[in-house]
Amino acid sequence: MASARKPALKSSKSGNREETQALILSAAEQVFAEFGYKGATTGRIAELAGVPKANLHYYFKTKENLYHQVLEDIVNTWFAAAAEFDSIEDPEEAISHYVRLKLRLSRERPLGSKVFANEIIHGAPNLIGYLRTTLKDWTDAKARVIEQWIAQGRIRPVDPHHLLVMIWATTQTYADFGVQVAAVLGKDDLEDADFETAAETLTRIILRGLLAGAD
Amino acid sequence: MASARKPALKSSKSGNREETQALILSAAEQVFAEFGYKGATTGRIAELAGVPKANLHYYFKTKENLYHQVLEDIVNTWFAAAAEFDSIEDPEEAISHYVRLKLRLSRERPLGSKVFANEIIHGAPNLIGYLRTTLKDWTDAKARVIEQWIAQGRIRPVDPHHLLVMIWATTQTYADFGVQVAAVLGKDDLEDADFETAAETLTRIILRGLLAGAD
DNA sequence: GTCTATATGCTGATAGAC
DNA sequence: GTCTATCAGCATATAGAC
Repeated sequence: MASARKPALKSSKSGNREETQALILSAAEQVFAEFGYKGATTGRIAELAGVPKANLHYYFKTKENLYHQVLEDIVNTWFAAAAEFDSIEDPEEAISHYVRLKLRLSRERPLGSKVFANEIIHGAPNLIGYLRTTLKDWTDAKARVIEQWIAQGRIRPVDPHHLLVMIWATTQTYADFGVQVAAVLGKDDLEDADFETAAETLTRIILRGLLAGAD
Repeated sequence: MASARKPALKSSKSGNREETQALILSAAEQVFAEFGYKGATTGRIAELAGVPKANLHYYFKTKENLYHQVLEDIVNTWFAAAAEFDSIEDPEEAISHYVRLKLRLSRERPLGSKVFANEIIHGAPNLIGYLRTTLKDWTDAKARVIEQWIAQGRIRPVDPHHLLVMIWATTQTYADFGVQVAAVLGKDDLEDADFETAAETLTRIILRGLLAGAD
């Protein structure tokens, strides 16, 4: 989105720039997730990325810029994934697929989910525009599909927006609140089997709660 | 839990100590919720409470102490409320009651919920012991009740722990992620009517998803 | 492009007068 | 008990040698 880079034909010696940037971004996601925006220090991010602190500022100028980049990466990932939800016609299949997709993202990118959650909890100062435009439009489009299903008698009447909120909350909680879930399950960390049980429990309850004919 | 105070018979002139402490605690909850632990400054908390910063340190000694107090208050409030869930025999009534109770807490004390959420997201460094003991015990006890309901054929078989996680996630999201929910609903803030719709949507889906006989 | 050394500003905490 | 003035430490960001 920002400046157009040079033709990139230098290619002389050391580890290239994109690699270093990716390394810093990954470290930043981890540190922001663990300590929050203010609690994260550029020193710790640089250390984790294995670069001197001055390099981090050379590549990203400010801590705030770096944070924006991390947020943008996460939002893009989620949005790309959400596109998959569009194409499915059958409500049972669509919802089941979406729940499992979101759970997989919670499993595979919990750090990104935590950075996002942190931003929202603190009032979304950097994402409020995105929430009110892109996300709202996507949600409204999905809500219309759900309303069609209801009108066709394929699922019971429920508020479509709150149904979507429900799916977000129940799936993301396995990333954001993973420590708490693990604790009440009596484990140190969540494993693949726990995510499978979660998927089955969630789809079972939500689908049985929605489908008109039952079973 | 800490030290026993003096007999409190001074009662001479200015605004008394408990009042000031409560003022600081309330301000702290708000600032910690909005900015996180590190992002919150004692200066801002003191300003919001209307006391000089030195007074804050006189009453609570350190920022960390103050944070612990805020966390303890929240946990106590939630735990006291959770006791209500115990006594109800009928699964439909018990779950419906618990969902509405949790939603009411999200409505009435969103700031406390946010401080708690923040703590968990960052790995629960100050609450991990509580999660693994008190909360786990409470959850296991509830899970046993749910398993009885299943054994008696009163609700369909689901994983009791994941069901409880589901209820926590879906109700607390209206506090922690209130900004996001409001945004996709096209409003600036959530109102009583939104919480009522949430309660109906959640109980409808969860109860229909659980009850054996349907309808 | 990379890195060491440093400047500048802010925050938690306290000293000490009232 | 209350508050002003201040200190010590730390974090962001940059200057400037390599």
